[in-house]
Amino acid sequence: MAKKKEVSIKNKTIYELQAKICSALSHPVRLEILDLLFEGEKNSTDLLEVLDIPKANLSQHLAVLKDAGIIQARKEGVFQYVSLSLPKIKDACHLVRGVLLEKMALEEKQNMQLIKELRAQR
Amino acid sequence: MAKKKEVSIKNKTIYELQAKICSALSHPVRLEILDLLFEGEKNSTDLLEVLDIPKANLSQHLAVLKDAGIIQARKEGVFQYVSLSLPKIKDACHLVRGVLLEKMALEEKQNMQLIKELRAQR
DNA sequence: ATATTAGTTCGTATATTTATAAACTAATAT
DNA sequence: ATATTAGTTTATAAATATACGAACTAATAT
Repeated sequence: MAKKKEVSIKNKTIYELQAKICSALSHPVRLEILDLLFEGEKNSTDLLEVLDIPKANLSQHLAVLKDAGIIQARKEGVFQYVSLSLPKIKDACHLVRGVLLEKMALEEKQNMQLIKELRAQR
Repeated sequence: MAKKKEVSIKNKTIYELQAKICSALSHPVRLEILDLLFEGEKNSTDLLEVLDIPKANLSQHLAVLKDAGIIQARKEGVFQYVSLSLPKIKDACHLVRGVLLEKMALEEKQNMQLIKELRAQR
């Protein structure tokens, strides 16, 4: 009883921190930015060339990633170079991609089953 | 040139699907639910005993997880038993936890450095 | 038939996120 | 000094997410 409460208080904040990292990963543009950063350091101009969004928007998305502590920025003259600050994020993103693949495989299987049943009904 | 656009279109939807999974993981209560489900199948009553939230709220959170395809529900009499439908989500969550640890270690290191510098200034 | 229990849906208020244009700051070049 | 370029901030509108009580549905028990 007492023990349960203890653990729950301690874990509450961990879940919040973990949720915050997930939130930062919850936008397609930010995932694309990260994919680009997995290749190495990039500046905003590099990113804007690939991402089809206005610069103000990119700035906001980078701010979200910085705020979550996932990326860091280095200023060089007029340019800002951004890079990962938590390398493990790469593995995490790839594993989420793996979950997606697992999901798609499952859906495929279920669709097949459905087709089979429909065929049997005729 | 042409190639770039092609890839970008194909990946756009993948990033969206991936972002949707991350969104489902972006709330502390849902992360706690998943942690409970890692132990095995649970019904809502089990979950409500641990989570300190109203049942309507739990229902909504479960709906988000179901919608993302992460959990599935089995009805038995009055009870609904929920369980993971994508087992890999466990690894993904643990890896995100790993990112969090990496972040905390980094912050610790930076704080240490800061303290050292402040000491040197005296 | 009625009451009870498990869970969902609805209505509503509030907060957060996002997109975009416009104004801004700072560094560099002329 | 002025213009240009990179990037941020601000203001605003729109969309999405969340919380939670109340009303609801469905299964079970009496």
